[in-house]
Amino acid sequence: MLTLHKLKLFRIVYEHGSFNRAAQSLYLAQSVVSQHIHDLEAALGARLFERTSRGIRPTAAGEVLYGYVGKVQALLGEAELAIGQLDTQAAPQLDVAATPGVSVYLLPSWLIPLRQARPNLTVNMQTMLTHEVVRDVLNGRVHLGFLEGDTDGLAQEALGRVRVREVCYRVVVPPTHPWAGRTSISPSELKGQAFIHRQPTSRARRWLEGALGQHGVTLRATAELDSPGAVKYAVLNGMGVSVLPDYAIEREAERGELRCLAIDGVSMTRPLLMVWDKRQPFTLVQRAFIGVLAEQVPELALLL
Amino acid sequence: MLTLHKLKLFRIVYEHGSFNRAAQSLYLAQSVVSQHIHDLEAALGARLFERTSRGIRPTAAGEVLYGYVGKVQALLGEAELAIGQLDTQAAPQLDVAATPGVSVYLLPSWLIPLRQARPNLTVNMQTMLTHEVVRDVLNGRVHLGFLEGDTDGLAQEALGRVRVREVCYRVVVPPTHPWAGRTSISPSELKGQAFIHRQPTSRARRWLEGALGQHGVTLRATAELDSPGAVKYAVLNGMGVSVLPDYAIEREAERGELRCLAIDGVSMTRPLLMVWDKRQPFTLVQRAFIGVLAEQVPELALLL
DNA sequence: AGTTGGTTATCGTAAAAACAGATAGCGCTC
DNA sequence: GAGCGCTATCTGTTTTTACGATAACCAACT
Repeated sequence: MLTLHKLKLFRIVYEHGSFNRAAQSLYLAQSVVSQHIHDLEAALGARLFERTSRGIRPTAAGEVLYGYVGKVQALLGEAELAIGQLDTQAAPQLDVAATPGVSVYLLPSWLIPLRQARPNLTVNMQTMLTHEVVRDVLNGRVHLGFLEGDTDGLAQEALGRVRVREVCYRVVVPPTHPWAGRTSISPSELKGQAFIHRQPTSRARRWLEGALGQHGVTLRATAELDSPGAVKYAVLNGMGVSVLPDYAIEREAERGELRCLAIDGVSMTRPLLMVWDKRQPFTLVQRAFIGVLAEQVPELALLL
Repeated sequence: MLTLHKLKLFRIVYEHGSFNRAAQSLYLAQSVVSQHIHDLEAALGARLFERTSRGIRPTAAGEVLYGYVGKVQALLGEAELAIGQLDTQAAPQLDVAATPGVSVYLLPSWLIPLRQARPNLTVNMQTMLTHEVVRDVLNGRVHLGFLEGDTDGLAQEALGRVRVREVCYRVVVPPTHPWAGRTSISPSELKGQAFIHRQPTSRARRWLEGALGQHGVTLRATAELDSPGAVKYAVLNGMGVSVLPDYAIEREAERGELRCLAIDGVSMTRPLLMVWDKRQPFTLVQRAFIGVLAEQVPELALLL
């Protein structure tokens, strides 16, 4: 049977060029992706991907289908917006919660196209810590939450989640710092540095300490601040060094106001997740927001 | 969740103006239609139909959605055809079976748009009796079957079926017959008439005898012929009267060469069904044919 | 040649969705 | 107010979807 779900999944697979990566990005088992593509191929009577040893390559049929799926999804998105807009009811409201960095550096830019698509929509954003985001999402106090890191201990059964992007953390130093010309350091070199930390209750901090702790490194905190923005300005002002997510330091890195370094042998990425209460279906405003975000993050299209 | 299945169902409901009739036409329980429309309304955040005591009326949101669903279905149909046509494999073949009347009066006209849509397709049609149609469909010897009447004793579990249209049977007499000016007769008036019958193995005949038998009428067979066409020409030539399906006598009725009468108190309609083996998914050529037929019979669109 | 790391395919089982059938409720008409 | 035609809701069954483990495959590197 041809279903929207399978078509959306096909699109994600096409864009990732791999069943495996598509499954990961969707938090699905790889076997499910395999099965659904197989079903699609049976339904259409044509092979959609050629399987090679490293990944896959779309066939001519796959290319054709991809074009049509894009059009279909665009059409359906348009339909939803049109239906939402003709309801001259009370102005809808979307409540979202996000962790400190996301709420400052990423969410605002996502809201701009949303306002264009839904001029009468009011968005209410709150910044809170990871566990508070989860709590408020599951309490129904906010419609969507944004946070970083895996949701390991966090109410797996009720919490819907999807990876919006991968966030890469880097050591940041001011241009006057001795490391300014380098591209990476060893973990142990961090030991003696004056380090600008997040506050101890921050999940980002615990994650960072865990990652470095595996290499026997304990950081010496010069300051403990409660947002990446505050940390960034501390580093800019020469208070010390820190580790910050890529999205927080893009502008300064381009201008040379901050220098970024990797840490040898330490994986410094973690996923940025959108989370919601999967016990309840999406409201229209949630769908509108997801639809807008899906233009930049194709994986999200599968949710609609 | 927004699914293609529900959207197709929505379209059928819209076109029938009734949950109940849509359910009947799709051989679904009414509760299922109700539930799915409800789900759609929840997913879109808008009521799609206003419920009135006699049927339903689409809301503004329903009208908007209907337009989009049509576009989406057209797009997907186009995609399937495009994918099917770019495979430069052997010319595909579609085998269909139909009962005598259908194979002569209805199927050929359905095949014309199919040839336009799929020029390289070869259609193989065989005329056979109802039970043979079912047998060959379930044996996989033909892809689709067409027959009249309910499939009561006929392998319900494996036989997919959908009502293509309702066939209305009428008493037919030549213009020289005493009944020629009338519009209906009573069942008992048929008793003494010279009646042109189908052969005893015909399901249509057994159905007719059963329907009239409930009114205590037994027909006197002047001839037993093995197709509606043969029966028609017998009547045209003054051999007697008969009962024939509407599609077989359209032209002659318009020209006045045959006169049609109802039988008071006797329901003379039965469904024309398309049947297939539902244990196996549709092939591409099956889908192409169904798609063509769906332009005249919207209910079929749900199958794709 | 054997091993490792990457991929997709397939299997059995558990959770979720679709469905049928029965029933209730609602607004007409007679 | 009884009957008819319609939609809504409930319960149990069937079908679909998803997971997790495993197999099979290929390339690259010992």
